[in-house]
Amino acid sequence: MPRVGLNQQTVVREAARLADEVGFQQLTLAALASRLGVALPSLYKHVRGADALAQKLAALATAELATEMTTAAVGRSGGDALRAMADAYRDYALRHPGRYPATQRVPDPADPEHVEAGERAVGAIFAVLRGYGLTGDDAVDATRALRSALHGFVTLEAAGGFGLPRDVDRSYHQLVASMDISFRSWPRTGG
Amino acid sequence: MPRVGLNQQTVVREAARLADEVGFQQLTLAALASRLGVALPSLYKHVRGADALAQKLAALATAELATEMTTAAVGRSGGDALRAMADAYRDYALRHPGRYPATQRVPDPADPEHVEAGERAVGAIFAVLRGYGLTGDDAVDATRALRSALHGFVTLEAAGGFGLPRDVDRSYHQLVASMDISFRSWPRTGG
DNA sequence: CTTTAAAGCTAAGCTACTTAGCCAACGTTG
DNA sequence: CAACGTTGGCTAAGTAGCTTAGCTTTAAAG
Repeated sequence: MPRVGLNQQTVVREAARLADEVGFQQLTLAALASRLGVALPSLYKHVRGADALAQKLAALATAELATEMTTAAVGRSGGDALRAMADAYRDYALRHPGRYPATQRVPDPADPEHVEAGERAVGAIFAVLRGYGLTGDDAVDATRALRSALHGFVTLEAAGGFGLPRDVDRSYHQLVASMDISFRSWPRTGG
Repeated sequence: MPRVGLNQQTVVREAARLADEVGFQQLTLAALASRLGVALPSLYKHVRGADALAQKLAALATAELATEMTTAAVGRSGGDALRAMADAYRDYALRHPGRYPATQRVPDPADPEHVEAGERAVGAIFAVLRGYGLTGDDAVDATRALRSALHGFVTLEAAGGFGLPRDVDRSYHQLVASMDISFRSWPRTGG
């Protein structure tokens, strides 16, 4: 039995590719093993099991998403930064339909890279909101609002939840424009 | 073997209760059968299988949610209606953590009750937005925005995605207040 | 060359879903 | 009230997926 030469990184990366092809829910250890050319139990030499694989995939996807969000906002501010970041967010979800759902897993405190990736993603949003003068409790509320809007939209879109023929790109831009208006006149609490 | 006297409705209703207790993902035919006091394969006399059960549960939950949204908005308009409906939406998701995820399934065209329930839910949002003077393409965009915001928020909340200590109720109210502002100054397209 | 850690394997068992086919309870009808 | 047919229950058996145990062989290190 010649060795294939796997390690945790190769396994997780291939899982990410496979998930994008077949969907996050359809990502199975059997399919992954066959794709990597090994028997299923061999995967256990590299990941603790199906749940641990999902967690590592979450860490990978969250890191990628955080990077794309940060990159998009660099050198911009205000509505410009908001639009660029929102577009990057949705682009990532559309380009990586299998990885995106993984990013919703709450970071595992035992995985520093995962925690750091989550902080980077939230931090990117925080930075954009600072450009609107939002800080403290207001920034927390606004961050939750923005995350909710973006996540909700791409989730509904991916689920096929937008039945009507109206152009989805346009609806997304309108949503982002409305968030821009909201942030400029955010109902302040003085936090 | 004395008969238990099940039918599709009893099975689906019990599935809904069970889902709220253990979670939508943990809803299993085995657990449901044991709860109903029958052997697992007996369920197949009432539902076509696990996927069909999930679909029927989706129809039930969507109908319940649509009713609560509609009821909440009755006799109100504008921001008043928006707040009442949004509160009803989140209340439902919090009271029924197992049913709520089921509502995200796109209605089965072969199930008229499911289709009708979906139309009622979207119609309820449409009606509220008409109070803001939003119609046509603007109403479609605004409906998608509102659905995205509400769905995204309750989904992130249920997933434990809001790590910071800031009060979640308050964040939700701020989100709804910001949507109110958005709808009043919606970036019109003239649709 | 020997030794050893680790990467692969097979075998076996678990849970969950599904299908097939049997039997008994119940409602209907003569 | 007896016979009958429908149907709701059952057991048995097969599939897919995850996991553990324990063996073998590769390949690197001494």
